[in-house]
Amino acid sequence: MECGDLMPVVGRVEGRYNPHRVESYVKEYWDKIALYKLVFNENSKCENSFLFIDGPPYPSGDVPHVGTAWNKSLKDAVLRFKRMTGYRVFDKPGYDCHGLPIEVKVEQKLGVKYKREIEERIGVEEFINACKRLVYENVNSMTKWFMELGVLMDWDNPYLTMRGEYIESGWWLIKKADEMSLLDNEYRVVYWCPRCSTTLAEYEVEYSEVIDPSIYVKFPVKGREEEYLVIWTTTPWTLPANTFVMANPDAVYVKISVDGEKYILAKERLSDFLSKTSLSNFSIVEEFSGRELEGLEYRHPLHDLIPLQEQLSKYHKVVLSKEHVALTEGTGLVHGAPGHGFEDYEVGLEYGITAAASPVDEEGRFTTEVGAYAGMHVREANKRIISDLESRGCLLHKSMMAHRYPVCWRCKTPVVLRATKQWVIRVTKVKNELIKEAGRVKWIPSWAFDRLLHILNNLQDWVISRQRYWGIPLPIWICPNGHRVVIGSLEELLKYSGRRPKELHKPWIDEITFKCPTCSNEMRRVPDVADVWFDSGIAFYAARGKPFELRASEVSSDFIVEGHDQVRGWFFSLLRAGVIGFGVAPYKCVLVHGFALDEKGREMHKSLGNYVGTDEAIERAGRDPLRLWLLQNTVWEDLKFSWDGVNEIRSALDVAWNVFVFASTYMNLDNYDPLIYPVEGLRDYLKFEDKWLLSRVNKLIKEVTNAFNEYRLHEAVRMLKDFMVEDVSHWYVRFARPRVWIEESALEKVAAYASMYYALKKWLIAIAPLAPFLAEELYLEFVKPAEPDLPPSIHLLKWPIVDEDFIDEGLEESMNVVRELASAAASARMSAGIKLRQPVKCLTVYTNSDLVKTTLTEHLDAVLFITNSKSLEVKPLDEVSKIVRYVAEPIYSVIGSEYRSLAKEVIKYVEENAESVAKDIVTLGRHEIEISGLKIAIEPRHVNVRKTYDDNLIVREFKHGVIALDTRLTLREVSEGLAREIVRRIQVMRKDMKLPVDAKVNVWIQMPREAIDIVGELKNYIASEVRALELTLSEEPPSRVSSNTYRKEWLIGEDKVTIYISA
RNA sequence: GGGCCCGUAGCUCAGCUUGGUGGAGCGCCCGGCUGAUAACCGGGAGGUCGGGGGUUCAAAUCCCCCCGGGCCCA
Repeated sequence: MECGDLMPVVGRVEGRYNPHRVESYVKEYWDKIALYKLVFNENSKCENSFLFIDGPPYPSGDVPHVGTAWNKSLKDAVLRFKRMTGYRVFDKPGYDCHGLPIEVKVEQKLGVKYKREIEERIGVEEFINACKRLVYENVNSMTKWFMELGVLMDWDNPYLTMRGEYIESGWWLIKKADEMSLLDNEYRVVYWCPRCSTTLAEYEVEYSEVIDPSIYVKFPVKGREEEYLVIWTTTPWTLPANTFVMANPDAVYVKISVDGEKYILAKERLSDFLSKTSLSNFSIVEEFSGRELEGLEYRHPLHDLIPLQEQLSKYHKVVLSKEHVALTEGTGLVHGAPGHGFEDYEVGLEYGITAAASPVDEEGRFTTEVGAYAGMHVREANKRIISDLESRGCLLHKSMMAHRYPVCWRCKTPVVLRATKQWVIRVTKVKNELIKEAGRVKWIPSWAFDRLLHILNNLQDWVISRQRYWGIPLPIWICPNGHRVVIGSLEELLKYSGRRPKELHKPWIDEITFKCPTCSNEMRRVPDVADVWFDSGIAFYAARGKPFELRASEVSSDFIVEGHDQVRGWFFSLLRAGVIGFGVAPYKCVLVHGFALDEKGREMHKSLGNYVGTDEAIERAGRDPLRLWLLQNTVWEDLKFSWDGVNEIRSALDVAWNVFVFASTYMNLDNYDPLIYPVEGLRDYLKFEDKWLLSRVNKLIKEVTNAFNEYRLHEAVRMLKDFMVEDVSHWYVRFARPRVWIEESALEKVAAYASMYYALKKWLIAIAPLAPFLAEELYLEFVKPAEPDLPPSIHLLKWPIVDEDFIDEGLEESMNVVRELASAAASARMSAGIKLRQPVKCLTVYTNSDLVKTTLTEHLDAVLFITNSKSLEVKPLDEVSKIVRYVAEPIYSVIGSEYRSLAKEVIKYVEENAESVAKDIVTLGRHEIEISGLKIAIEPRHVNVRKTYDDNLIVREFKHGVIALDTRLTLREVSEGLAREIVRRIQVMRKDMKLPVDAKVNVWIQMPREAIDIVGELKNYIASEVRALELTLSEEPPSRVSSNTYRKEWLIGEDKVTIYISA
């Protein structure tokens, strides 16, 4: 090859793969060239846009969980792929800044124990500032880790939900909801932590075992002597607020008579009730359906103790509810207190009962409304209530039971349910639209849609208010007359008030008051902030700027991806916000990913000691291995973290690296220039394995492209890994190795370089979105020096195109045949004890397969090479019968029991005539003999028939037939085998000496006369293989050994061989 | 208690959509190879395909029930 010094050549990759070295170098390099800016500029030119919205992580800590690393790696890989395929991507990352978790962290820092301390001791302003500081700290730290991970997004301009513009965008939607008459203020039953004095969102409640009273109470039926409704409850403290009793209209109820009293309860619950209360003397008086109980009036057993009951007595009737009266526990009659239960409240509404008595204060104490119990903590009041019931003869039974009950996630205090006034968006009014829009989205996997549909079918109104501080202040101003103004932007607020608040957060926003446009009284903002789910729900437009500038056709993002918990979380919030704000689903395609669990499949918790942070994972595994390992997991299934698993990927990358070292070493040595010798120009010189490699790599790119387009990233990773490890390293390199060792610049060698260069480059570009550091390093070291006109980063390249011309299915099938033959031959060699380095004379293939026959005709060289055989014969499959012999072995137990005294002779006969017996059994099914004058038939049950072959043959079956390896070696094969043994040892010595690969040496080989005679003819072969200028074979040691001579003794077979090498 | 997902070799997981003799990698044991070698090749051991029932000539695969883990909800 002619190559001047100035010609660009392929760069040289050296050493071992060290992820940390590669990654820190590449990270610095990206900083130096300002990669994001370059990518951004390149990307801005693209005509097609790809709108992606980052589901904002919650910055409650400073180091992301590995699950978050997975989440961001998925996003990064997709965005990088989209950029490479010519899309202008929207890649603004975000953080979900508001909410109780941040408040709680700040409370801890400031030593706040009760909510009211925030206003009384700390001051809201200071509190908000502390929240903001914490968020910035964590956001900065998390950003650093995402960048460490190589996530290429617009980190200089993330969207933060606490920014003024974002808050305004939230206001816009609330105003929009108001304009659509969806905004309302109503009683809602909420979880309330009496210790923290605050409402709790659903996700802030966890269920744990709590021991509570279990009581049966009788409610006297009005106007009927000694007749009672029997209810059961585990929360006696809710009885003071009892408003009605619920029955199931479809259940059968009974009236029973016990000791002169009559009790009404569900028939299905009767036996349980009787056994619990130990009542036995009873008779069923009447049986009727629940429906007939409707409207039946009763008296509250404690009405004289509780002033509130005065007001509630008008509601004391039986109401019906199919859904909320279960027949699996209790009595089938449920005490209803709308102020203490979601379901009770709902049922009440159905009957037009809007009263939601909830005589419990913020700290969980009874209010004065309940008279006798006022000031008592509700759970402590249980005892008093029970004893009062008992003294009135209204308690049928009491015991204690353990059950699962909601507790506060922070302090584990059992919560109470309180009715409070909350702001809601009546999304139930747009239920059909929500369902219709959700149905237009592509959900991957499809069960994500099923989950959402389940939620939508049981849709509740959206409670958006929280009685806290760190959140989007609700933009609702109210005057004493109850007139309401909902503000949609800062500008609008200025119009009303003429004042600009220092910030849109509490407390500053609350300073803004203005005259009511209707009655001119002063309007003040409601004190509430928005639930944090509202914040992230508007991200699809709020992250992008002013909502009123967006058209409905522009809001729907092309792609989002989050964990499966977000079906009810973010995906659902987004959908509600999308339909309210723009009448559309705010996304077109949703990918769901799994959870990162520990090795045993349990959730990771710092307290369990099984937690793995992104910092530790990067430290121990490296960024690319971590990313690839995360990404190879089936996207939508949970992932079990395993260091072994990460190491496995890491060693696959070792192999990839070694392939580049191998390829680059020889290409560099020969000054291979891919621009002068591209594979397209060498078509006539391509060998079978080259064409195969080119076919494989193009098919790989095709399949990886499809996988990316369908977001099956795990399949892309697995295919790319398998290609490099199985196809390139394990297979192609075996063929290429002797070719690159050729000294002269043969086009046959260049064809191998060109094929490898082509395949490695395509592979590198395709893995760039997945393993960006390694890809960049190898691009800079291997590709860029050869093609200096290429851009400074692999991440500025276009996605590889597929050369359909190179794809050749027939060729690939042929190579599969070669692989099968090689595997069978290797197995045969193994059992014959013939090393692969030792050539064999002849390999015979018995087959009827045209594919095999064609392969053996067209690609004989490849088969001979890979099996190290001197010749090959192909025969029809049935000719195997010529080499096969069958041997029968007697089965003692069967022959013994059948032939008794003759058995000994029969066995002896079979052993002596093993072959003829076997032959008859195989061909005729039986073998007849005569022993002691008796005719005896030996049948299959009497013997085992074993296949054997000629002693000189080792036979193996393979997919398309049988191969036979002739183990007899002639002098020619033996001498070649010996020569290769010697070559190998000299190569090892050269390597020990750390000689350059192309250094010339002088070699002296001292060995026995017979060995010299055997190998003598191949002296020149040995010399050329080991680059020896002089090569001497002798029985004697060299007369003079210089100081730079390396001497080593070897044992080859029986022969002692001493090799001297001087450089 | 409900909805959905997962359960296949010691470990990590393909295979299941569309039924047809259970696979890979890692680890382990034995042997080999060695100029990309902490790599690689061959062989071996290792399985009630979570359990039970059903459909079918035939079930890891389809259906039902149960058990265990996960997510979401009550």
